[in-house]
Amino acid sequence: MSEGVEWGLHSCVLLGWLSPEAVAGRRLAEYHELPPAYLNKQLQALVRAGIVTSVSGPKGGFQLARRPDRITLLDVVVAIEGTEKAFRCTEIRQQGRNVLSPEHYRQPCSIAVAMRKAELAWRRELAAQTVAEMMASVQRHSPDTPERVRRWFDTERS
Amino acid sequence: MSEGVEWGLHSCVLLGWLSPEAVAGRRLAEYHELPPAYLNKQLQALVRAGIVTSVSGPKGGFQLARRPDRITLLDVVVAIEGTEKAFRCTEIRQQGRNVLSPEHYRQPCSIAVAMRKAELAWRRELAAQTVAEMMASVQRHSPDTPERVRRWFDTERS
DNA sequence: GTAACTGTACTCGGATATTCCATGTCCGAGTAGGGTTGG
DNA sequence: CCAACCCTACTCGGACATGGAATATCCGAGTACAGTTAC
Repeated sequence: MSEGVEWGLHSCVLLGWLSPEAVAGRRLAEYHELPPAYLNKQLQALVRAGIVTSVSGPKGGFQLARRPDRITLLDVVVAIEGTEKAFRCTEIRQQGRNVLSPEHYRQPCSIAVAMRKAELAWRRELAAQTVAEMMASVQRHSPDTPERVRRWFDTERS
Repeated sequence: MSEGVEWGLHSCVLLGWLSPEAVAGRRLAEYHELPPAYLNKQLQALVRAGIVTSVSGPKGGFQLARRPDRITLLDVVVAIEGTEKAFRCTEIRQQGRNVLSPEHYRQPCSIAVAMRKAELAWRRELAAQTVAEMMASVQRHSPDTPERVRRWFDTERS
């Protein structure tokens, strides 16, 4: 899985705390010391997916498009990784010299079904967790984090 | 995910029906019209994982190392894809200029925990399904498949 | 006739090219704010 | 003094290089069988 997913999730948590301020991608990159242009690319994917909105120009930047409790981890993963399923069945059972009439392959490939079942369980778990819960979990471990983040983004100018 | 997983799973099902015969990788490749050398590479991974055994020479080939109901889909996936987790946390929360003392990061990263939780659900589903169940599922849809496969591997000589 | 030997044909196993996607970077499109100029 | 305009500086957005892993292939190591030869 692309590491852009990790960056996107952490960025969403930061944006959640800084809401409703618009934050420049450059500053988000500085916070974690990430390549600014590449992080920008990932944020663009979030924009296309409607998770965050962007405004150009000075005072511009990114902000969450909706409340953090309405953004699931699955939303972010799909936005960056794409909608392609991890296991894609190429129907090799219908290739080769021992192939039957297409009627015999009406039933979907059993292996594909099994793999898809596991993948759905994965997606279900991701869809059950929201960005808001990530924020709450972090705050539970170190309660002063939101305030510390806000202060850094307000004051530090480098 | 690598397509070698699909090849490996289908090969295991075939080997399950042809057990206890040893089948040459060349013949397995012919059955699905796959690149013989590359399929061989995937089968080697299954050998290293102890899922199938291999014997060289004429009359040699591959065969299942244990009963099909003792081989889970997770076994095959891990054997080919490797043990690396899909989401790997690079601890970017500890990078950057706003970093605290290492004590504050005793608690594991909340995002990594959430992603790992989803991945464990995926693995659990895969571990709950065996090659034997794949064989049973196929046979339920088209009962003559095992016999047809055995006949092809016995007679066809191309 | 039999047994040992040797050669051959067939298999797996790991080292070696090639293609494609994730990674990383760059420049153009767009906008807010301030400075300037004319009334 | 005020308002309209323009210019600059800063942002996002998509097009353009680069590297490493998945894909694909080839040749060497190992083995069973058959044919041959010596006894």
